[in-house]
Amino acid sequence: MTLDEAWRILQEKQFKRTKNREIMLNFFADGDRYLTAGDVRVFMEIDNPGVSFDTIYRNLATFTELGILEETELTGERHFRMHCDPGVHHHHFICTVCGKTRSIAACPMDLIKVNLPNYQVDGHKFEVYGKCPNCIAN
Amino acid sequence: MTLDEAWRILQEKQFKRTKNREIMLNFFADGDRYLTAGDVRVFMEIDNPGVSFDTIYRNLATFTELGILEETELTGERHFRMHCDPGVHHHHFICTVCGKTRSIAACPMDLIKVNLPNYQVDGHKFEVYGKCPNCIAN
DNA sequence: TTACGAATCGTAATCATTCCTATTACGAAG
DNA sequence: CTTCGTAATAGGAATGATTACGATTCGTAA
Repeated sequence: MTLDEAWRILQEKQFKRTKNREIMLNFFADGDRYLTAGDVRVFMEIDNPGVSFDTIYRNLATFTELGILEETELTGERHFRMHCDPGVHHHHFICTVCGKTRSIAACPMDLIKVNLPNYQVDGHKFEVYGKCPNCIAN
Repeated sequence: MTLDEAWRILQEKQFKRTKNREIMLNFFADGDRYLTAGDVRVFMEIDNPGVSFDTIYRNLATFTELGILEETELTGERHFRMHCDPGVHHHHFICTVCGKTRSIAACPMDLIKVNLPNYQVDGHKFEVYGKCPNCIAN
């Protein structure tokens, strides 16, 4: 998702254009990478020292609810990244060294659902972990 | 895995047979269900009031390292269950209401790996969430 | 420019988990 | 059965991520 799309969604839902939200969205805009609240805090210290955790977590929650960010849990911490393409279902390879991701188009759920009669399937998580080509080389 | 198998592994690795470990393993023995450290604590209060969190967490870690328990992260908390059948790769449907699980034999990784040339795949997570037949009825 | 409510700050509180030290208990050897 | 070395435990304090809250500031629409 582009920055413009993100701001369009926020404006549509009457959210204000604040400096903190700008810094946060800019941070997520460039990089197919999962980031923690701590990463965001470190980055924000540069342009806006003294940001409150409350602000970071509240905005991360807002962005996620609006579908601007997507979230996952890695090694006990919540990680966020720009939502690739809302509407197009996908999964990720996640590099355990640098955190970078790579989309995986294939989804096994259609095959799986057949084997779960009488079950109500609400969601699923499919993630592949390892090293990306760049981190293998280093 | 049965209780006997679990104790055999523990004995093999020189771990002692303590009251706390007995209570914990008995708790996990009956029920295909993911449980938290808190769940364990509540249960242990019955037979052995005043157990330390240290004990619970240390034993959960020991059991997991030995392959007696398997672990996953659900809604921000670590959950544990008796390892189904070490050696046989599988995944789980997990009921978000009661925590009960159901094995899923199919694994999509063989298909996926083909699409990740130059990547080093170290692991993966595949879980399906929803309601089990019993919880749908209630 | 003003005014209203949303957003933020600063900090305290919470929750799961881990760490630390003194004490206890398992189980092997005598 | 008793002793002994060490693993295991209790109790509580410390940690790290996350959330809550009252007071203040800022965005924006009139």
